[in-house]
Amino acid sequence: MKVELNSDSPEELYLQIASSIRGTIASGDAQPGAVLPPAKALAQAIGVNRLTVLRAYHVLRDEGLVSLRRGLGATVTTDRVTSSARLRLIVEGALREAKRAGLDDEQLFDLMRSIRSEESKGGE
Amino acid sequence: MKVELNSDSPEELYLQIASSIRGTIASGDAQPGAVLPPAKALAQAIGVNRLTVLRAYHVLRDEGLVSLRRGLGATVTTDRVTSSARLRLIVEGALREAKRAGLDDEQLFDLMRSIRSEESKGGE
DNA sequence: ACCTATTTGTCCGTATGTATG
DNA sequence: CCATACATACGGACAAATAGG
Repeated sequence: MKVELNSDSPEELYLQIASSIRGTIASGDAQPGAVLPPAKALAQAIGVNRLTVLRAYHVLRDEGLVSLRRGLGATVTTDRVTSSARLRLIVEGALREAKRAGLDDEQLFDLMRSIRSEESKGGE
Repeated sequence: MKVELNSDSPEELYLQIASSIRGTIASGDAQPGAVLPPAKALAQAIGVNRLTVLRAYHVLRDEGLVSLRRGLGATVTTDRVTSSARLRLIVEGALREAKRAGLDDEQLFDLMRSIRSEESKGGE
């Protein structure tokens, strides 16, 4: 579970963590059913408090992307959400992220267009 | 952190404080990553209100010299990075996810537009 | 059934910057 | 420039749920 924090960014730590994991899910690196690291372990790995990681997990749980259970840990939701619904959750999260990052919606669209053109060049 | 104030100067207090700290950074006395004193402590040390020190910190933050974080304090910025990398990762992932879900890129754009219009209706 | 370990859930207090007057 | 209320982050402590010895 790769989570990178930007200490210079004004974005809150727990939102940075949530965004990073959301990206991991969006990229397919963490597929439905995948087990996320315990809050304590991830917190130590990235140098934050356990509650800060837990708070990030709660954000993703409220978005429907992650399931939390005592004694079991955090997992990426599976059958609770259809794949199209999951995509919508991810896109909504990205839009929120863009807004917080100060990006206009149009700028986000431009970013997507540029990525799309790069991928079509690369072949994929 | 040595900060000297001149009460007779017409320059505002918070600008005097900012200039002093800027000099500390410029001289290398406070290197990137260095932790600046909490506003409360510095304020007591030099005999001004806590918010006056914070205003000075804000000036330096706007200049890109200082990073401020709630609950953690003020530090000298390490690297001025374009931190849209994480957002880009999310968008790339959303595009891949859309492909898996059988959506065309255009359909994904439409989805984003519909979400955007819903949010603008909802009133944020 | 018991105990231990793990992990999330929740609360307290403390420290810090943020936002609104 | 100051006062007040608020949100984030940390640290500690303990409860609750789960799994395994």
